[in-house]
Amino acid sequence: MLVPMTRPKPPGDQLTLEVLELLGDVVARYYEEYDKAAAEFTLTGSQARVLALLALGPLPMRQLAQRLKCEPSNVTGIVDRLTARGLVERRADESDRRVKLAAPTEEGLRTAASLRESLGEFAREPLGRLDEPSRRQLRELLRQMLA
Amino acid sequence: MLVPMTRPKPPGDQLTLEVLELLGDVVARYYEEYDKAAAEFTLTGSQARVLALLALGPLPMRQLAQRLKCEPSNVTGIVDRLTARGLVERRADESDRRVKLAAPTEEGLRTAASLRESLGEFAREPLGRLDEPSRRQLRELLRQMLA
DNA sequence: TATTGTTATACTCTATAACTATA
DNA sequence: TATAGTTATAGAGTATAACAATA
Repeated sequence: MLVPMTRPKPPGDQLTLEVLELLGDVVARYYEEYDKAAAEFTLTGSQARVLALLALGPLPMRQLAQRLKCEPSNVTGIVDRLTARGLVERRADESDRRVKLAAPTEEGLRTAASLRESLGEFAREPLGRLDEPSRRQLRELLRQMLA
Repeated sequence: MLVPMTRPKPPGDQLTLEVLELLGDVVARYYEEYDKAAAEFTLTGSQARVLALLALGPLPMRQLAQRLKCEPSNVTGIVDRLTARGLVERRADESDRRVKLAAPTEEGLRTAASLRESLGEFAREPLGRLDEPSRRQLRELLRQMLA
């Protein structure tokens, strides 16, 4: 499931509808390219996402779950599958022996890098067509939306 | 799996990172509120999405699949579950007897409306904090991103 | 022959609850 | 007692392939 931003009945004016449509398009295009690249490596979206997160540094299982916004029990399975393929490994945490750190293997790091390379233009560089002033403008508008 | 917009290694500048982070926040907040409202009706996100789509008008199973960007075989199951709960029904298509139209029941329409009502402020009105000139600006920037 | 929808199958993701090992 | 992670279980979404009915 994934992407299409289903909108609740919004105020019916054309401008608002168009903006919401465009926001949905941005998200859809991003996920589409991302999942397509993941599939080339026989990875699911979740697996690719975990690998990308771990490529930035090892994380305790619990924190991984928080990042993914799911229950910790699910992370066990995802990391299991990545481990079975030699892309991720579990390490002990020195300071707290209850904790297990998920960390990418060498091959995991290479795969993460390859996956990034094989991303379509948009997913690799979503703001590529905006110059700096436009990016500032966009930042301001998004901040306002969430305010 | 859902929401957190995992970014590929982007150009490292702070501004770009912030904008991507904000885009991820917008999407996450939207889905969070949407799924929460769906859960109040014991509906999954996909089921709620289908119900919302059908509330706008009946659709052939095939078109429903295209909207959801998944295989038609999956739609069978989703519509089955909504049908089992009396929210959706299948109708024959007059012009082509191969086609089955998925359509909301009376109760389905009521549920769709209630769900919309129970959405959080942001999901119900994502652009609520932007005035018209800001919406135009945002539309222009998003168009440029996708160009 | 091609298309629509379904069925059958298998895998992944998901949450809940119970379990273990540490703290 | 409380916390980190796992296991067990069950439900839902997903794709692929094969099938029936209709075009």
